[in-house]
Amino acid sequence: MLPLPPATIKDVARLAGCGIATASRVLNKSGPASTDMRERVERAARDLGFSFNAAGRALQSRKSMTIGCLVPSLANPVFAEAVQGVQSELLGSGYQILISCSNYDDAADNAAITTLLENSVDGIIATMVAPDRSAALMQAKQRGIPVSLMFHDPLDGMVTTYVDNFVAAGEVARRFATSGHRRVGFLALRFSTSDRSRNRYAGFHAQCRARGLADPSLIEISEEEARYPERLAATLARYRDVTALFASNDFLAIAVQKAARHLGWQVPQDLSVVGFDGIEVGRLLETPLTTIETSPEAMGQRAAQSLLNALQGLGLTQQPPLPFSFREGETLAAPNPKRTDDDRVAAQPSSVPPAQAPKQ
Amino acid sequence: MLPLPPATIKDVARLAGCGIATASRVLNKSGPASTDMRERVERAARDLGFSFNAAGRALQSRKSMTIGCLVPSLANPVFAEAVQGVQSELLGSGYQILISCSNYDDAADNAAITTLLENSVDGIIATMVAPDRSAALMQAKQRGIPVSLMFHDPLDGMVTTYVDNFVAAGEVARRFATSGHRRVGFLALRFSTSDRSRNRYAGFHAQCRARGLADPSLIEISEEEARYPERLAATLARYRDVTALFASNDFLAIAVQKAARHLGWQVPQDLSVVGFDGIEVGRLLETPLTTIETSPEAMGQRAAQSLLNALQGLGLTQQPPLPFSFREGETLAAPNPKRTDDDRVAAQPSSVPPAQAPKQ
DNA sequence: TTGTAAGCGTTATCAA
DNA sequence: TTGATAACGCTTACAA
Repeated sequence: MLPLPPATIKDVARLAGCGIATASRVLNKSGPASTDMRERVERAARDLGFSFNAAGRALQSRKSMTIGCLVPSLANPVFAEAVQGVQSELLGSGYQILISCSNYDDAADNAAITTLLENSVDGIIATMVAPDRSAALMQAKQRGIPVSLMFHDPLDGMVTTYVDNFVAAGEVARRFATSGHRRVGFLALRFSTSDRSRNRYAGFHAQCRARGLADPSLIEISEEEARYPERLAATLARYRDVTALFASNDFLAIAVQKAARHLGWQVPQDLSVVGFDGIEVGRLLETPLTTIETSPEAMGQRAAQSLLNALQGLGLTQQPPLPFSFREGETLAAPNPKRTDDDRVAAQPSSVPPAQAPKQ
Repeated sequence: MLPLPPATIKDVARLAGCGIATASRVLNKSGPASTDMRERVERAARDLGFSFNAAGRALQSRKSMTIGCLVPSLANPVFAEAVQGVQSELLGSGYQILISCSNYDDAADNAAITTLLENSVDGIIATMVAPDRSAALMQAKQRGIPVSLMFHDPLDGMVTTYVDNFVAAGEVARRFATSGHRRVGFLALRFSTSDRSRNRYAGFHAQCRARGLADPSLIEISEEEARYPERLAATLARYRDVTALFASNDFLAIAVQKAARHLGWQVPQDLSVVGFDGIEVGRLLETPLTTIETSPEAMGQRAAQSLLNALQGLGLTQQPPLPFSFREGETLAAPNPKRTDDDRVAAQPSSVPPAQAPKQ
């Protein structure tokens, strides 16, 4: 009952009564072989339950048949779905996925790429804090290892799969404007570590200007605020002139709804909220979320396709951005002219500590 | 500018002016070396930007320093978070994660394990349709490769990290009973491919009996119904005597709330709903979800710890189940005695096709 | 304390 | 059509 070692190609050759080169040729269909020989080898392989040893192959062929996939976190469904897309696209290609998460940390990002490189991945799919500043990523490119980014807007010398965050965010500004909002805000978590957020803000800002809206308030919140709606409520209370809020992702947008309720504000009557991503649960809310709908899974699939092409020597070329759509939902409406700021403040429950009450 | 090949230990030895064995000993701190030699080798390694080649090492040491992780899908946040937990626990251990998804398919499950085995993973962490029926998993165990399951209740000869689904589900029945419900139901998606669902139903069923409730209705729905609340509403309408529903996961529970709204039913007044998992977004709902709260991330961490222990020769031993807690939420209340079944039917919007209207 | 050499499983070269 | 044999990068006896 001792765990006997897996059969090697040598064992197959011995059983088939031939040299290992012949066995290799047959098993790989990489060279000539007589019908008789072919049968004997295949039979032997089957009988021994033979399968190639990946390490031996990798050593000789200098291909690990492994691709590295780095994302900020799998706890964020957007990235998890993207990885799922990568996985589904790579299925059957013979490539395996080595996964890694950085927790939105710049240094960890770079270290993770280094680790992937040490494991001699044949290609890399990544979403990072700052791909353009990662020395390890540069090294990868220098070694000729194809790199395919996900979610990042185009970056000098890098191929990426993305939705046009600037344009999509501009669309939100347009909707806000046509709904009659004049004073709007942009809510972000981890603004500094996410070029997506920054580009969304830029596009939103630009389009606000173009439409004659006031420059949007940039509200950057902490993990803490994102997690506890009461904390977020206290922050929101400081922006009571804002009638419409664009959250940099759906989860945040849902948290905003909760916080608004906490303040006694009605969504969308007292505050319009629009998210980004289009996560499924947004549809199921009592007030379905208005949002920019994207497909993270398609993002992963496309990134994987690109990489697969590159791995086949077809060259890695930048594709146009993936489409997005504006999901109507029910959290965007015209600002309520009857409600004054004072009304909203008056409705604020006393459970919010005075120290965090409206300042302006 | 040609992608020059990474330095090997041979290069290091040459530059340091020593034999490769010496270089290996120094770099691995695996044997004696004079201070002088040590410095020369380390310097050479640094200058060359040397790092070990994983394939060479794997081939020689017969350890790939890779662990395989198989889950049904990363599109399900519960599994994604678990993998995140595995990842975080394995960080710094030197082990890399090879990931694989089966899409809840039995055959794919087995094939995935086979692939992991071919990539000679040193250990396996998995959640499968039927671990006890997977020939490939048996093979892994025979080869002496440690296997650590996640989410599965204890299974003959397998070590698993889990929450006691039977007990947790029983707790839901208990709460239903003390709230005064007599006629309850269990809603599941993929009942046949999930032992978790089945065990939850079993525990729920057993405790319903113990409390003198009617045997719960088992409502197994399709992907289609789970995705479209109107479809789910039509199904729910057939169970109007049921006053409380236990959904086998939170996402389903949220869909039920949507469907109930579609039927004009109030949650929890007309229908109580309890979920399972404790996903974050449940707290943010307008009516926060009552649910069994678990920690998928902790699940992944514990499973990884177990495996790491086994990999260090400390033996793989079954641990007690992870704790769960009952999250109060606001979707469970006493059945409304004033509302009759007829009231609820009357409230049903005409948008539900007559063919799918209540049967009983 | 150091170096030589064998071998891990595979593929590719080159004769036969 | 076949089969020795030499790498691939590494670790580890075993000698020196």
